[in-house]
Amino acid sequence: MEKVSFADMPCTMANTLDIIGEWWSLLIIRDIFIGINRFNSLRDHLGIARNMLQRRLQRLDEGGIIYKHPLQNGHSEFRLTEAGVALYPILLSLASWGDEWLAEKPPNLFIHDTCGKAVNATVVCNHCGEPVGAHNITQEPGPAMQEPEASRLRFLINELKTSKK
Amino acid sequence: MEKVSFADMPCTMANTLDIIGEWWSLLIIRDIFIGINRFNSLRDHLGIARNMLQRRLQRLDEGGIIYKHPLQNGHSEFRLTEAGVALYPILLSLASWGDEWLAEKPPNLFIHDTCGKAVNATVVCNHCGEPVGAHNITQEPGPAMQEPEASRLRFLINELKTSKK
DNA sequence: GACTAAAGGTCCTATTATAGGACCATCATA
DNA sequence: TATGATGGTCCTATAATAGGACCTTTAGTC
Repeated sequence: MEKVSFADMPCTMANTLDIIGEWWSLLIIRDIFIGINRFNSLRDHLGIARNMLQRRLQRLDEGGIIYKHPLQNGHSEFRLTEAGVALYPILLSLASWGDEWLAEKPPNLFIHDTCGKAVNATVVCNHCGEPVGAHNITQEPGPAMQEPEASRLRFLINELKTSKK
Repeated sequence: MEKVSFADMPCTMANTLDIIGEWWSLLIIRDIFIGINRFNSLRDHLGIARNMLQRRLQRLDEGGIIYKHPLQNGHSEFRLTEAGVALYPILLSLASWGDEWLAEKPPNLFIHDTCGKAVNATVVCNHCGEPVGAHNITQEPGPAMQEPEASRLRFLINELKTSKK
């Protein structure tokens, strides 16, 4: 009855969620992005329990998202790795979705230095630059999108049951 | 000791995660996107417990992400609302991050109908079309990025303590 | 109509996770 | 030598999860 892990599912999205998909994790990452990177600052800003924060920080460290950087005064701060910094588009797309579909909420402001305007994230194709969405994407089952192991086993059991008759 | 909700945090990203950020939720949404939309199909494909699936589907329904569509045969299937369909960029950016940073894993294939190639999601600014990332975004504290209530209360308590001396 | 199976749930129990408080060691500063 | 900030650990009550048993409705078959 252990909490199910997504680490072994043949789907990179599930594998990603296995690292950053726990309750609090993405909010911790967001806070580190905005410069809140000391243990107690995170605790105070998020209102998270100390042991929870501890566990999440450790998991994100193991997952290669953050690392603990020692300071001169003997304390330490948490910093994003290259992989952690690369999570930014995910945070942006989450915020943009909320800004659009949770309308009563005031929007966050992400100012794009390049053009000076408040960004509303748009996801485009890296090849042609055209927007991508559910309507123009065909998802191929492919090597990574197959059934998870448990499902395959369940299918086999069912086959056996059927053939037994 | 109730599980902390992100619904009242003044941050649309947190509010979004409050709806879709629970364990299993985004995988269920992914499955509905690829056409797995019956209760038992989801159960079999994900290997999730029936009562868990039930609770997640209900939460996503309440959150306006999916709805239950009755079929002619008396059964029903789960479909994405407009807001649910709009989550696709989030799934794409999660998958793309995993494809890039969890290198040993085989990538998913998302074929972009517009250009016929396998998409690697890029997040751009809706104004200027230039890519956005942690390096070129300035996050303004703004109305939505302030401290959550608990933090403000903790601050007030601290003020009182300090002034008492 | 009786039987069977599929579909879609609910309910129960053991285990795990979470929240929140108490406690603790280290270092810096007054 | 106090005092407090920092960054933890440990304990306990409550909540969530996993997984199985069971149940009702519908469909199809004999």
